[in-house]
Amino acid sequence: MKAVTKAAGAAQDDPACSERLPLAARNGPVSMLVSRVARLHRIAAGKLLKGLGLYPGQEFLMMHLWDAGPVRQSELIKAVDLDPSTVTKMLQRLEQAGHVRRRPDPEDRRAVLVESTEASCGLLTEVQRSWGELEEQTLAGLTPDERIQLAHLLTRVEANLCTETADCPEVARREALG
Amino acid sequence: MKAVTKAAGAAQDDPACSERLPLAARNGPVSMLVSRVARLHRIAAGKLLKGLGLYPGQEFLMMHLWDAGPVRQSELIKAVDLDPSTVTKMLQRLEQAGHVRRRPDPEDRRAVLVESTEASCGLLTEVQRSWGELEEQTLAGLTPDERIQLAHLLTRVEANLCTETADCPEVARREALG
DNA sequence: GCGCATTCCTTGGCCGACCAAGTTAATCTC
DNA sequence: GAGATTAACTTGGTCGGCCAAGGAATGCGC
Repeated sequence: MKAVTKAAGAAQDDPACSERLPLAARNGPVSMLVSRVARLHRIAAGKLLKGLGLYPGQEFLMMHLWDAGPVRQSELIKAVDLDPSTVTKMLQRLEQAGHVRRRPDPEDRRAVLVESTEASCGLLTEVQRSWGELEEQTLAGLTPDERIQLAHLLTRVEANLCTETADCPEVARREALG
Repeated sequence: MKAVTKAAGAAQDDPACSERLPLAARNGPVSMLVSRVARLHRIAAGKLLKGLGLYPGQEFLMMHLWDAGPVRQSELIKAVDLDPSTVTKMLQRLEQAGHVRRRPDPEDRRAVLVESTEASCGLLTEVQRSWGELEEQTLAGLTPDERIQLAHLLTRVEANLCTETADCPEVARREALG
């Protein structure tokens, strides 16, 4: 049922016709595909972001700050789910670049509040634009249906990888409901 | 034709129901998904590989060496499509770890030949196993049909990102034929 | 043969990401 | 309230990546 095997011609038995795949990766053609797509996607994002004075990865931090306003660093860390030390260093650089401001939390002298600067508000719209451009570049030639399919499949893959990593609040919650 | 909209219930108009997505990423829900899946997949791979004494990324280098035997470093660089300096440093560490041997090419005194050591042959089977495990973990719960679908969609996405990056020989060739 | 461009690799620097260990402040316990 | 525990960063180190710049050998033009 709902067989969509994309006509015939290139599809073999295993997913992702294993055309000249390393022997050691024959057991995981889709994983190979995921790795390559991941790298290309990150590179593409990096290129778009470089023009805006952002390094790849910093976008996610800024996105959360734009959404949430002034926020405890600890909460930011939970939100982006990165190592605390990683966030510390990224924030130091973002602060030096003028995209972010940090000040001690008056209510808890160990904590620090982080917020995006007014100067970075221009960045928001540009990041928004770049992100849309990246999306179209990624999905070019795919029909709306195929895009939805892809999104669904990736969501399930994400859930799979999350439950194993056991470290992904949003997906865990999503799982519990489904 | 071939509408597979996965019944109804959760799907909205845009791909990847934009549940609590950062405002700045509303234009690119699938890109967001790709980023997250990429990170989780890399983490999962890293965990499996750590037990084998490999750092994430080194697998691809080793895979090519296992396949191709002694090889010029320049060819290895082309094969994995990484920065030459990255490969140099990775090889220095892999050599120090005993996974790889390097010697000057007698036919070209600037070049260096690289090969996997005999000791690393045990690694091959373990990497193969880990890679299969990762694949199953990634694709758990997906039917064979869905796996094929996903593989096809990712292949097209890869092609999209490649042509823009203009730096992906295999896909370029694949494109020319299709 | 000589000079110049090309190829091949290395070094240094930077950033994202991790881990391990440490510091300071809040909190919990008795 | 003193002492132990926990929470919130920070620092230092390591790796995978990139870029820029450099040194060394090869190849080409003439």
